[in-house]
Amino acid sequence: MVNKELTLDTEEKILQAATKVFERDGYAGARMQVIADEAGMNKALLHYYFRSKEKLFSKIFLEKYNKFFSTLSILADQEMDFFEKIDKVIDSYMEMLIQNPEMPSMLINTITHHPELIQKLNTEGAQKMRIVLQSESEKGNIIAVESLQILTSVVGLCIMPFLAKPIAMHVFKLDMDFYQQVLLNRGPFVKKAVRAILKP
Amino acid sequence: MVNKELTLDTEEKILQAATKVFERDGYAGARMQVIADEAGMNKALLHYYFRSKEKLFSKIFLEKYNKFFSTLSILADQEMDFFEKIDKVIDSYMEMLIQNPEMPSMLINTITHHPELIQKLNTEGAQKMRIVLQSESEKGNIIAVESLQILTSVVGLCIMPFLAKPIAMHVFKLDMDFYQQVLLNRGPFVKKAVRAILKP
DNA sequence: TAAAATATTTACCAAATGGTTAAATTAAAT
DNA sequence: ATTTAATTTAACCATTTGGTAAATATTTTA
Repeated sequence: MVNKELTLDTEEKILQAATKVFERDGYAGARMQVIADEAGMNKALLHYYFRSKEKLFSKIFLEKYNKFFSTLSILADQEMDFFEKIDKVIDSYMEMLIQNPEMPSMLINTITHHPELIQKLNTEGAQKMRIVLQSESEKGNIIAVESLQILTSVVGLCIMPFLAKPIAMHVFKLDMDFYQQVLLNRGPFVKKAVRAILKP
Repeated sequence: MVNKELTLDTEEKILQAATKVFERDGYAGARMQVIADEAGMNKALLHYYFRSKEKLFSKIFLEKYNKFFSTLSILADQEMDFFEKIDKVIDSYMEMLIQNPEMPSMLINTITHHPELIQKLNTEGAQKMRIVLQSESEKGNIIAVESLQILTSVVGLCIMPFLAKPIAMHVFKLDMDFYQQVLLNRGPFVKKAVRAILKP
């Protein structure tokens, strides 16, 4: 590697372009040529830097999702009141979703098309969270129910309006501004909802 | 059309095979040849009966999802106690999901790859449900909040364990039997959760 | 039974696509 | 300045894929 700065720049351009295209079109729908156009360069360069479409996607996917899962891990380890912790989890979910509304659907698409990538996701953070829930349940601080039911509920409550956005906007004939407002109000609503659900 | 019975049979074989493949591989990942193999016939026959991959997918997709939405519509119209109605909605969701666990991810994939098909979904049933919620909210029987927040919550609570299945099984190292039990317990859990959320 | 209509198969094609190769260009090192 | 190494481009290729045309088989009709 000779010109480090320039190289990183090209690599970065590719990654950004590829992220955009993969998010918009999914893996199977994405075209290397389109990514190259988007990055303003030749298609062969993509292969020069990342060997294959598969490897390019894998890198982007794992980096993005493992980063999110690792914030979960950090939160789980922090010393704080249980409901405060739950609120923080919801906050971090919502923040990530507002910045990055396509993450859930990209994850779903990846389950369908690249199940092997799912195996490479960090499991630590979510596991810790499950243990926290089990412990609170045993102490009687929250309802006694399989912790998976709770975890999927929190995640589902957070991401659903993002997943359903195109359908909901069509079905209820809503405009973007209105829907954006619904999304921004989601965090506080979910916090209340989760408290209500968890009350023993 | 000469031999009605035989023709329907072939058509039905194609539709079943295509449904299976589209569900498993998504639209972009599905191959006409694979569908033909699955149906035990020649690829050209698919085009003879359905013209194109697009048309075949479109037919399957709309039939499947509009059927579900129309049961929503029927439920919304029925004269019954509000919470009983909500329970019935949850029951019909869960029943559909147990029979057809890939429906949510197929819908998400379609949003990504065929946004124009979303425009063709029946809107009636969901609209009626929204009005029911708004009315109950105004009467003070449930919390006062934008009805979309409630609708997305109910849907999200129902479908999340199905969407998350592959990830959850990996992250928490669960076996199929255990997860199936979680899914079967989901209905009652969601009913309780929704009641807790809606309590004014 | 003959021919007309319909259903199915075989063989093929054009376009698209991921990927490669080798040449050209640029930058770094000596 | 010349060599060496890294980067970029242009041209090309093999494969895959949706789709078609024409031949063949089957069923219906007259």
